[in-house]
Amino acid sequence: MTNPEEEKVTEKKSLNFIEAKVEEDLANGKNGGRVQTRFPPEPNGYLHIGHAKAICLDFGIAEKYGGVCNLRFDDTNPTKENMEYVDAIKEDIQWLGYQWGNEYYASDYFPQLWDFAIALIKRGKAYIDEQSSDEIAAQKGTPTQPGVDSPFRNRPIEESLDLFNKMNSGQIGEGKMVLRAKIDMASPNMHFRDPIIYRVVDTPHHRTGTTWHAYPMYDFAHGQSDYFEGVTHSLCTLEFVVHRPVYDLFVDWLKEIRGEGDSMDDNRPRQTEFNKLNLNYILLSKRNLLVLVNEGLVSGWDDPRMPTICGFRRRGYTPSGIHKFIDKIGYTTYDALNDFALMESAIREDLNATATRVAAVVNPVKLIVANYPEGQIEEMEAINNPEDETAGSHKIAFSRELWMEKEDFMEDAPKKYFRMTPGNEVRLKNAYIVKCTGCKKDENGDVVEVYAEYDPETKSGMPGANRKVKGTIHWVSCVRCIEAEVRMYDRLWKVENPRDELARLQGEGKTLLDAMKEMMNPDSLELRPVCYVEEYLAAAKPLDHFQFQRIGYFTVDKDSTPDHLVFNRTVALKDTWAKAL
RNA sequence: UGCCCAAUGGUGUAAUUGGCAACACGACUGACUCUGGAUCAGUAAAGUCCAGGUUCGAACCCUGGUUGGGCAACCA
Repeated sequence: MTNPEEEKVTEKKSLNFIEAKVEEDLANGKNGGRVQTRFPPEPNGYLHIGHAKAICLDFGIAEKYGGVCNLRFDDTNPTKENMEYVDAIKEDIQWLGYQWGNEYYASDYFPQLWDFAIALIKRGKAYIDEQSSDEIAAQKGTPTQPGVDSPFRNRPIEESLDLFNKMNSGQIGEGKMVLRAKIDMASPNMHFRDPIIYRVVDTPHHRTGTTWHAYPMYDFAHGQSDYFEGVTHSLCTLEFVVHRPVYDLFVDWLKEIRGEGDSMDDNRPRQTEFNKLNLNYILLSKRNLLVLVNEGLVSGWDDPRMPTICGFRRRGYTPSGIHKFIDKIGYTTYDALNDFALMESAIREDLNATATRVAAVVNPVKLIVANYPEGQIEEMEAINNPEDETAGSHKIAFSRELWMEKEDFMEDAPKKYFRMTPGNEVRLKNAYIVKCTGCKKDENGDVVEVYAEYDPETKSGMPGANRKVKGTIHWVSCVRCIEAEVRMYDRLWKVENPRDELARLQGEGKTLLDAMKEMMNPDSLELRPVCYVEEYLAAAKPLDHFQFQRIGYFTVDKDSTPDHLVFNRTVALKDTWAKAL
């Protein structure tokens, strides 16, 4: 018997506006009660966290309502696209945990789109314009001023037909002529002012080679592709709102020409727009990310500071952490700027539940337990994850000489400092309680060794260990540890809103590159070439996740080898002590 | 001098569709802790952009404004 109160709580969670719309469409029997979505990336770059938001929606809606989500590459511009991107996109979607139904390409529809264009020309709804792009732009008017008709607008149909064929045969140079839909040059919607629907591109296409020279534009490909595939809900971001009337018009024309219904029936895809992701301290524009990579400001698309899916993966972010984040921010029609702290909290929440706890010293100083027998080694038990009893434990070696963090010793400590300071007792995690007796400094006054004495009765697990001490610090054995490189990553940009700041700096006359250099956080990467980690990590493989106790979450980098371990900091632990300072 | 869209604590998202403005992140207390993490308990923080209107009742509907975003690529 379930408690009715409990049931109420579980069904409480509200639908986002898109889910509500889908349910309404379903209730009204639209598209025969079917739900089909698509994720339509252009293969011209790597996917970033903004795409992850779209992916979660496209695949999530299909999953929730028993439909399918297909992957469709919107590959209508061969000058920017290639197969490297196609493969990377597929890898990233799968890593996020989704599997598409079919793999489609807009380029597969070039023949149907061509036929559609021919049909429009024959009906006097499209014409070849031979003006330059400047002339066309000038005639288009502005948002506040109507456009004027092209002198070619009413040329004979036969002429347009002939020239359209020539456009596609390689006889017409790029930019010499275009095919335009004849709609309304005075429309308040700029996209209705006789939009260009085909242009000449001589760059070979990554899939169709040199078969075509005339390529459809986005507006002439997207809605039609959706229609060919049977998409019911075409979800995209808010900047496409103004394209929706064009989308609908072309689908209407297509249906009519093919004799497959009219604008009034329900057998058609519908576009719905949601807010795209904006995150503070993050820059998502593909163009800008490309500059970062090409100019060597980062190590590549998968640099752990990049907001790309592959960058986040290498940084140590997890698919489930990303899902938690996407769930938290939601889908609306408000252009929000999300706080990156929400992203980090989602990642911490996920990693806290799953990451194995280990000891690692990232800023080492030697700790000598003076009264511990020289040469003696003890195997201590270390719990793998206090949040998960089934995670078990592993062994960690204890010895007379240990590595500890420099920050965990202070000669003159403030009152609330619960770590190593002369005369103070501290617990060495999983081992003994020790009392700090002093330190040794070099000629510069820097601490080079810390001294302590242990209480043999206080070994973890023994009755004497129950004594209360305020602080616990981590350590690794000098004789039984592994040297490792640790890369401490932080935010790439020092400004909260890099997009606006970039525009501002460029407005001052700075080049894009200079503006970027000025905005970059000099501490975005701090290399710690010599750190010490416990031996347990010898077997760690790339993308394994760990919590370095008291420091943060780390993953093994792809550069890591058994002889030279490399760890990336995913995100630091919350540090209320640092805040108190 | 256009068209379209939006506006709810610091941030984001809700509000049974016209009925006590709630949740998360963040912040701050305190408890607990062999991680200054986690966990637990609690506090502060919006009266819903503004002005009118409809209504017994408005965050929600209407009118007018304000502010912000989008639209003038042979990009998607």
